[in-house]
Amino acid sequence: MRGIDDPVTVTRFAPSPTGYLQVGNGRAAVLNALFARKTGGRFMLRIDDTDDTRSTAEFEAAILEDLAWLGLAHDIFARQSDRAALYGAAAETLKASGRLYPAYETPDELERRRRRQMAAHKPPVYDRAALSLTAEDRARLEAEGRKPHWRFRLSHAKVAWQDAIRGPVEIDTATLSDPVLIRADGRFLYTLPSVVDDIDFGITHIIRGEDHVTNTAPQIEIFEALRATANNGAVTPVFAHYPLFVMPGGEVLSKRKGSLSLRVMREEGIEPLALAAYLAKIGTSDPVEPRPSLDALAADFAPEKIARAPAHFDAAELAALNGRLLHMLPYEAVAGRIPGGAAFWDAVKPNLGRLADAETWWRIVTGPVAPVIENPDLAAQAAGLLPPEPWDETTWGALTKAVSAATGAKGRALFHPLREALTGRGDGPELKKLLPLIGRDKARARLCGETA
RNA sequence: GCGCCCUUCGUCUAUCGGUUAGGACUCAAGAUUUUCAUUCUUGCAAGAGGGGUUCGACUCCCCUAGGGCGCACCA
Repeated sequence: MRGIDDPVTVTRFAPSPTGYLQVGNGRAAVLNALFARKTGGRFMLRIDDTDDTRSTAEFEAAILEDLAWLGLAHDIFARQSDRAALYGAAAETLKASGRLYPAYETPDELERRRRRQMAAHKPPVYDRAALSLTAEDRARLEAEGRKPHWRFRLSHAKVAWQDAIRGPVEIDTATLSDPVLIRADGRFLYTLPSVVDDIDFGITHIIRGEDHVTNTAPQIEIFEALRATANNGAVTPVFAHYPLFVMPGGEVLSKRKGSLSLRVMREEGIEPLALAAYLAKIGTSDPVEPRPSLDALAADFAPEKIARAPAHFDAAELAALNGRLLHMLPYEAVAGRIPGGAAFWDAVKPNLGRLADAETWWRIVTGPVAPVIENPDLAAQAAGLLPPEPWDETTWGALTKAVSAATGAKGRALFHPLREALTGRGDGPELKKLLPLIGRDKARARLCGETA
């Protein structure tokens, strides 16, 4: 398959289909996709469904849907439940080289040991008791009906790597428990399939949350063990670990899952490009600002720009960014998603926080609108002064000048009543742009206090 | 409990021993819109606390406080 000589970058996003994608998952997807895009590489979507008790096809479909909405098309797809044979083969090579060994403690026993160690002010590290089991011991345990789980024997040396975000990192594997790779029921845990797939698909860069920092040391050792025993050209990827998000109040993100899922953002009218920009920019040295495309975001992206302190995810800031993105979008970017044409978009976009709000303004343009008559005399004067159509952007100026001359009203006293009569509200887009869209008939009726 | 990481304007951050500590968002003021929004300009505003090292510390070291992460037969 792939080898050291292949320079193309390959990144991956590897969610578990055990729930809806959250903003934290979204950031992992965005950063990996942007890095691949920037470097002209490929972006892989890997469904990590090794836990078949929690993974569902529905969540997998939802992940695909959310990613498509975000605009992050993948170039490579794999599902771990389809690849068990590969993991089995890798496990066999590790067993043959003595790096994978059977252990027979029950989860309860292990839990008790951990508690005891912590009570004794010591780190809860597995004591490797299973390593000293003789063949007879194992035969006896299995005769009792015990099934082994399998642990990877760590080197107990220091593992170091140059993290693209954190700089040099060193972890002493002697302070870690030998990770369980295979459950007693034979199912694989996340660690081995992940490394096997990273090798198989030639993943060159792994950008993920800092909750994986400690995991990285065992994973690097597994990479190296598989390279040594399988001679398959395994290349250890570049790792980049970013700090996790925290909520403005300091709460951990996962505690408020529902309100922070990508689909809730979508339902609330957040533009995918706004979310992508927010996820790509917060916690970095770049200003948090909208960009016109994923390509523009990709061009900006660099792992070194990501800070080492946790970033605050603020839904209000995202909503504001959404508005600013809308304000810069040309009509072509929203054609088909809004009613009306380019002139309508041009008129209303400065007033939008969400694209769906365009509907509100479209109803105000097309009616029926119940006018708010604050100053009946002024409104009546205006109705009488409406020029004949055709109307354009100069019509409003001519009308207000004439009304001002006739009534003596000016400034807010002039504009506010007219706006309320014409649109039924006190705020809104520039009337010089809105008035031609409303048209003479409706404008006249509304100024006369009629719903139109 | 043990280990690792972090702490600069209200928020996100720049600075990598010598700066008037810079930018973005928010906020405020002014301009434009004879109104609101938009847009433009200007402004307010910061090195957690305490010790060191140094001619000089936001920057290096130690302690304290606060925060994040890890220590699963989850991923």
